[in-house]
Amino acid sequence: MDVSLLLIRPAAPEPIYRQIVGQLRRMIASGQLPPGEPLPSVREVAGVHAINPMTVSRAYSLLEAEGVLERLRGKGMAVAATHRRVQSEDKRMQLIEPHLRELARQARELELSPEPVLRRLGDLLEDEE
Amino acid sequence: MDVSLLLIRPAAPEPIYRQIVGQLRRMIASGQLPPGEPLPSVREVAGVHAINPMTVSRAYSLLEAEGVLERLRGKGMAVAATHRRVQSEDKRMQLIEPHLRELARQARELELSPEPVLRRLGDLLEDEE
Amino acid sequence: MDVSLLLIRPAAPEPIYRQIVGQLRRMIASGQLPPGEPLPSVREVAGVHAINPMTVSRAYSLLEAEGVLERLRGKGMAVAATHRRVQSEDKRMQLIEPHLRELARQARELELSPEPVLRRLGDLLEDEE
Amino acid sequence: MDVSLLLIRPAAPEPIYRQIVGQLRRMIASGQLPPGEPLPSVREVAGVHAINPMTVSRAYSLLEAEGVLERLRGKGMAVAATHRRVQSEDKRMQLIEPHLRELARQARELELSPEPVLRRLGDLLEDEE
DNA sequence: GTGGTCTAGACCACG
DNA sequence: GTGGTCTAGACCACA
Repeated sequence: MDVSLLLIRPAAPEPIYRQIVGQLRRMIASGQLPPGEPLPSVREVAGVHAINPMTVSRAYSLLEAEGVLERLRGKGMAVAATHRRVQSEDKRMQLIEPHLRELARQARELELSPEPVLRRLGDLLEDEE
Repeated sequence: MDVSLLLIRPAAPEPIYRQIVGQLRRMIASGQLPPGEPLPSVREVAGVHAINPMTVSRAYSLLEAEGVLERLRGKGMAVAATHRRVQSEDKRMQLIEPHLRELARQARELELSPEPVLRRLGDLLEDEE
Repeated sequence: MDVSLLLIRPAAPEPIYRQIVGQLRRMIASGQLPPGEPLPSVREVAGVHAINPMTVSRAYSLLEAEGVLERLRGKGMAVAATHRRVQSEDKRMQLIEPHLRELARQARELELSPEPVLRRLGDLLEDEE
Repeated sequence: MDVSLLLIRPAAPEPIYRQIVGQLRRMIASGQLPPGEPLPSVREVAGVHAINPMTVSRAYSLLEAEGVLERLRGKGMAVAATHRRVQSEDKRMQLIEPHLRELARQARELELSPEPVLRRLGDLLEDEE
């Protein structure tokens, strides 16, 4: 996997290690990163994005505890061989369901009509695709 | 304004005071809470939702500093008389733009196609309306 | 929960944070620590056992990710309210099954007869009970 | 000695070289591998179990330093001729004593009663014997 | 008061 | 080379 695929925003409210966890988890669920795929080393990620190795390590450890990654001793981390891509699009959608609900709530509080919201999201979804 | 309109989720990742700030800000921007509308007292909100009064107070203070609320001596807080509803729907949409972008990013990482995402969001937007 | 219940052995091969994770997980599974039971603060554990607060924090975080602990913001950690004691002794036994299998393997390699092994373990199990 | 007697679990928490050291040490202490018994070559072990030759070599070196193995020039490693089987079962039991104590501790933390634990271990000890 | 995050750096274990 | 562990310490966010 290419290090530059990771997008780190140090200023974002979401902690860095969680940004990494979230991105990797989604890219693995979608199959973009297949089982066995080696991950960039802690030091490489840290170096490229100018963050502390421990921050990266923390993200990797959490995903390992989750069973999404596995450690190949002395050789680094890789997508767990036992891990299976989440086939069904419905199941992958569940990962963003809370996000969708929150968005709907806020739109309602703002008394936005559905059309412009859907139109804008549609545009964003088409971008870069 | 009715206290029960506030939805507090103590276990949510978003801090409680920010939940309050966000909700009030949106309900005021949309005009659901008109200028002059009195807000429930800190003690009432804290009592009903079983949270710390300081947390409520903090939210109110932030909105006061923002100019959205004003303190009526001896009568508590109210929506600022000078405050005007954000008329244009486009401008209100800007409040959820970052949310939309983040959602689009995650959908891309999950390799979700636009249709089901839009369909699901559409359903949620219709609900309870 | 009393801090002194935790037994930390800094020299053991098992990392400190894992010792904490293991002990708490077992005491919670057995119901010794009931749902809602508050845990000693990170700083307290660290102070009493002369270890770094982050080491304790790491253990707590892992158990939180596992759903065994929950964070009460500003108030510390507690056994998750949703957590249920593992009722069946059989299920709790599964937590030491790998340990038992490893022990059996080693005993076989050492050509130990079952009796003395069982007798010794029996003695140890009676102790302090 | 037959290579296939070695059981290597690369994913186990115990490092590979220590798995080898432990197994050989126990099989030699019990007399399963008598003095003079030749060991499979580093390359053979590494090839069969698909592990790094250095890992095997490291294990052999440790046991050589311990005096349990000896290097026969040009002929590889063998169980040290001077090595004597640990006759007394009590002495061999000492090799698993820490393991037994740890097991007892965990059983206590899980509030397991002695009977089922002993019964299960008894079953495992009978297996394959 | 609580825990969370991140950094810097040292040292170890493994292959 | 890899990741793991731990420390020390700073700073922040929350209640």
